[in-house]
Amino acid sequence: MKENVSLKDIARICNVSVSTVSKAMNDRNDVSADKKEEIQRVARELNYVPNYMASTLRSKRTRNIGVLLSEKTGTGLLHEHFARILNSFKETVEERGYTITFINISNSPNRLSYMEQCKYMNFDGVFVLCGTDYNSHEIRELFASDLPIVVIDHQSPKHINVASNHYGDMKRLMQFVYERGHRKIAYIHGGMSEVTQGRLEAYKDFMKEHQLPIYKEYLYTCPYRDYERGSALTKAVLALPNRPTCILYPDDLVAVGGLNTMQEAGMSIPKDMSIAGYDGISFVNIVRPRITTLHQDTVSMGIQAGNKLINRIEFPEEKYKPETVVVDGMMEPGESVGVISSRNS
Amino acid sequence: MKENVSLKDIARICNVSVSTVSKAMNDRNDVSADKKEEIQRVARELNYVPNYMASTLRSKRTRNIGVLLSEKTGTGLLHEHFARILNSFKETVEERGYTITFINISNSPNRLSYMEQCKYMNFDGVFVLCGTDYNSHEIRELFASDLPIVVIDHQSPKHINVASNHYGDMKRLMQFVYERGHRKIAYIHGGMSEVTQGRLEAYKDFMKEHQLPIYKEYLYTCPYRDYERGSALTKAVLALPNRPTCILYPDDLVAVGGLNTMQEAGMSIPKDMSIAGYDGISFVNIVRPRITTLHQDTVSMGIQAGNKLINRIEFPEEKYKPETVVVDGMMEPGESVGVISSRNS
DNA sequence: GATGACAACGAAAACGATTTATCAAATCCC
DNA sequence: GGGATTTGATAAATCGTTTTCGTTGTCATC
Repeated sequence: MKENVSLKDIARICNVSVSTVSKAMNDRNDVSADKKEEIQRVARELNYVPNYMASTLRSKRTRNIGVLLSEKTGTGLLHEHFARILNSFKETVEERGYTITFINISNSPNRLSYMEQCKYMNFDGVFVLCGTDYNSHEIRELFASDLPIVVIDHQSPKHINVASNHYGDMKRLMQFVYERGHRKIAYIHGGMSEVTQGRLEAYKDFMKEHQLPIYKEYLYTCPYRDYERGSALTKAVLALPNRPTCILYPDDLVAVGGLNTMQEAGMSIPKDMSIAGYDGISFVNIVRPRITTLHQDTVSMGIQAGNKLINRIEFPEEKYKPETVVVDGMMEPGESVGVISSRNS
Repeated sequence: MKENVSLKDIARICNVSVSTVSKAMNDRNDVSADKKEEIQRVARELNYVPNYMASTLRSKRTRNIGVLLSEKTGTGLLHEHFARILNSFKETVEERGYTITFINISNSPNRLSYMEQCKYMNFDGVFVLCGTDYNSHEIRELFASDLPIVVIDHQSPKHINVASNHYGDMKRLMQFVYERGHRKIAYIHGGMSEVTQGRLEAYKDFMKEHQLPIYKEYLYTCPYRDYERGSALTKAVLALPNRPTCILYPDDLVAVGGLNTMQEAGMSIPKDMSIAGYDGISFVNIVRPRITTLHQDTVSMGIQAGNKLINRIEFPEEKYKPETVVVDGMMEPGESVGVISSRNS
């Protein structure tokens, strides 16, 4: 068995030219049916595998997608939310015959810029997964190119944005606690990102729509996933003279921080206080009481991102219109939100 | 600004041949210092980026590593343990100028086999991350090749195996509970994998070394991450006439399953029962009581895997010797293991 | 002044495909 | 039958590098 079989070898055996073999393998229609069949048979017998470098060097189509994870530590693969999206994205594009390559984000001094890497490897498109600094020079350079790009949770005038329905989801969450009688609702929200913006707006709108006052001392900022800060802020809320009946957290992890803090203070959840998280990552179901949360549909987000990107790649003739794909989340009730009886309200 | 600058363009501008430009860019020594400098300057000015396809087509060195994740659902990126290893591996190889591409594991009918994909994309090496079926035809074909391969937690006579020190780690865990007075120790262990083997052996050896009886009814099999099964088995253990004082679980998730089951039965941990998990994934620190666990050093595993693989790729002259790299884990105490006073023992 | 060593460069052949231009033969259309 | 079209195949150009090999020119050595 020869080391590596090329089109030339097959051509020699079948007594045809290399170009005919190429056409036969690519199932073009200007080669007769019997020849096509014979060539493909021989190729199979010789274990022919095409050469990616050669074919893409010439054709420019790589069927390879660059994935840009955040360079921030603690996010990326280590963040379950994003890992889930990536996993779903991966399944989607692999099913459609595409390959995924990570864009190098190391601090190595001779690493190419994101844009250069895309040129270097000839990515057909790029998937920007998680909250990087969108104002960095490298990102701006990348976004300025005319490469097909899909971004998660970031509005970009030129690109496709697959985003959770933060506004709508947050309203759903508000509705959920409202229906259980809660009126005094504190909201420890995330940092000042686009993501947080939508949720915060939903909170305020909901309160207004239901003629509820928005107390400044019910609103706090806490970085996502900052367990310690979440604990500290929880204590601050508990110390308020006009204590709320429910605290909403920026994500599930911080919510558990609040839960633990309150339990250590001798409180019982949800009897003494209701809480809710956000995201719906896996441990909410194993913590007791289960954390009520707004489950983001990471599976759908990955699928949408993958399909939109590939469609954009494969049908460039349909004029490229930037687009925001909104994916709805789902309420995932846990025991951490209790019912307030009407006489207390 | 021209669309894509090639060596030819630079050659024209500098009045030299393409080969000289190539040599200058690759810092070869058969080109004069001043020419080299000029060429590199012009290349920089034109924003020259080499073409990966062309260069690897000719040179065969891709600096690209294929990563094979398990095709089993629920593992891979969604499994924090493996995600951590991959993340650390990624950082390591990116730092050294390598790129990572996923091997397509979809069920798409026209996907190439793992081996074919490696030939197709000319991977310099392969990283096999998590427990696939090592007897499948595809894996066997891949392992039979002479591609540099690093495998996690799987003994393969031909390849480099980076493995947790399951035997030693489990002994550490046993020692930990033993020192806290536990003698009647039940062990709900994982399925019959190589990984489990080592731990189970350590359990038995430890018991023998300390002249403790090994009761058959203290040993159960539970698939990893099977929360429900963990709960059921916990109930079985609790029903034993000769109840143990401590239960060890195959992993942290199943341990929490046990924890919840016992708490629901009105028991208090660790007063009424001690428990310990395994792995050290992130939520052990936010569950109350904290789960005592054996933290596997996923960071080190990823680093070792990356460096061993690249060394194997870059120095093929040192005769390829298969090797097992053993990585020690670390005890991570939580409140879930209590102290048994000597009069009870 | 012949010889060899060495440095600096270029021409050209790969690498393995795709694509274009071309062409002969076959078919079709009045 | 003559011209137009279609079909099936090929040769050659091309993609952008790397690498081999050969050609200079220079300089030290004997």
